[in-house]
Amino acid sequence: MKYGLYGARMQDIADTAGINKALLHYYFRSKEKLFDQVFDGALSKYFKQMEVFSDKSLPVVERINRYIDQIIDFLSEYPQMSMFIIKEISTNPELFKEKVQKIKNPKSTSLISVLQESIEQKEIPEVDPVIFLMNLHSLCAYPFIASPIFKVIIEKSKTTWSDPTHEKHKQSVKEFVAFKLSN
Amino acid sequence: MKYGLYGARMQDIADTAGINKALLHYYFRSKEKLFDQVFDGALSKYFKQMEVFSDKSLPVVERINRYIDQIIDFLSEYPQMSMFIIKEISTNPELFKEKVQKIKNPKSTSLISVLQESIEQKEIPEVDPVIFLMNLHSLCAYPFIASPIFKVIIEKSKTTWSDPTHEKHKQSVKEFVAFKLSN
DNA sequence: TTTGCATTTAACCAAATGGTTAAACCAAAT
DNA sequence: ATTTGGTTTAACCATTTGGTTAAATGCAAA
Repeated sequence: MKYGLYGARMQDIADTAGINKALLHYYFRSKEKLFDQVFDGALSKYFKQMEVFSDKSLPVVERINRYIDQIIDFLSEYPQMSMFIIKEISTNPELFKEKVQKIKNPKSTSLISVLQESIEQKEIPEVDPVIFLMNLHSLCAYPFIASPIFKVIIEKSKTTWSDPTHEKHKQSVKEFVAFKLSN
Repeated sequence: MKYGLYGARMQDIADTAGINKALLHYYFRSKEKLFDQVFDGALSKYFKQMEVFSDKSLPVVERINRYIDQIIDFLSEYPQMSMFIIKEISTNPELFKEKVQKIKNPKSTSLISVLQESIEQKEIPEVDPVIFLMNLHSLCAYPFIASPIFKVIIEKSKTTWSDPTHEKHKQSVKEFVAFKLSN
């Protein structure tokens, strides 16, 4: 996930795993098949996070707040996940279209349709669902993607900036949601 | 920029440029030197965008709004810029630390110190400068990074979602800034 | 003890890839 | 007409890399 499909070397993967190249091929047959397993696993884990939106017993804002907690915890555990998925898709867009269909289960509701519904029922103000979804994901995911840069920028400043905690991060995203969706 | 240092092939670069491999090497000597020129150019262009913050004749919010317009226009022109820079840095963090020092000119003021100053002068409410900077960049840059995914998600929805325009995007980021920094 | 499977070792192969070179080509300036 | 410098062609090289193979080894269950 760190080096991507092109950058990763089978020998390095074997070394990191503490095995040898022969055994790596014994298990996965080829680099392509290994990549497929890693990529599919990542995609499916990522999509699983969206399932919160389907819980119709909760008000929209609450569902979104839970999603924020969940996805930020998730990305803390796998900081390279977003970058990996996006990078592979943007270098090879065809890859994605096939796989999304398989992964995405039909019973899960998309945030867009949830928002749309809530707007119709006047539960929340009229917001552009696509823009809102985009902003929300931006606030959650980008800090993990750009963290190597932020680290340098922050440590470059002579003053000691308190490393932004995940809790502060969550809080700021939730404030944004409240601002956008409160009546 | 699309395929990155590892993924790009000299032959493909030559083909895309409409020249042959020999001439490509004639100009750039090696893949590493070619990469350096591309990476340095990208980094310097990116940093140049930050110069708006230094214009002390304008109020902070105005400076930030101009930055938003500017960086979103900039990223529309070079959609792969963010991804490229971040990906290369995260695979090879050492690369960055050296180069930032050379690129960054000392007279440019960082947004963090601008915010810090404005807070002290009670021009804007007390916000965490690092969190704010992070959120701002997230909202601006992530949509371009994740656009391959968003395209699929949006086109997957049966309903035709109006492709979010750059103007709408800018508007939503500015609303966020107003929300955070208005007294 | 034997059987079977996971694992290692080490050598090997073919293809891809970065890089080089020498000769030829060509257009514009002299 | 000649020179010059950018450009092409095409062959070539060394290294890297994905992948294979065969034999040996270790090890746990039967």
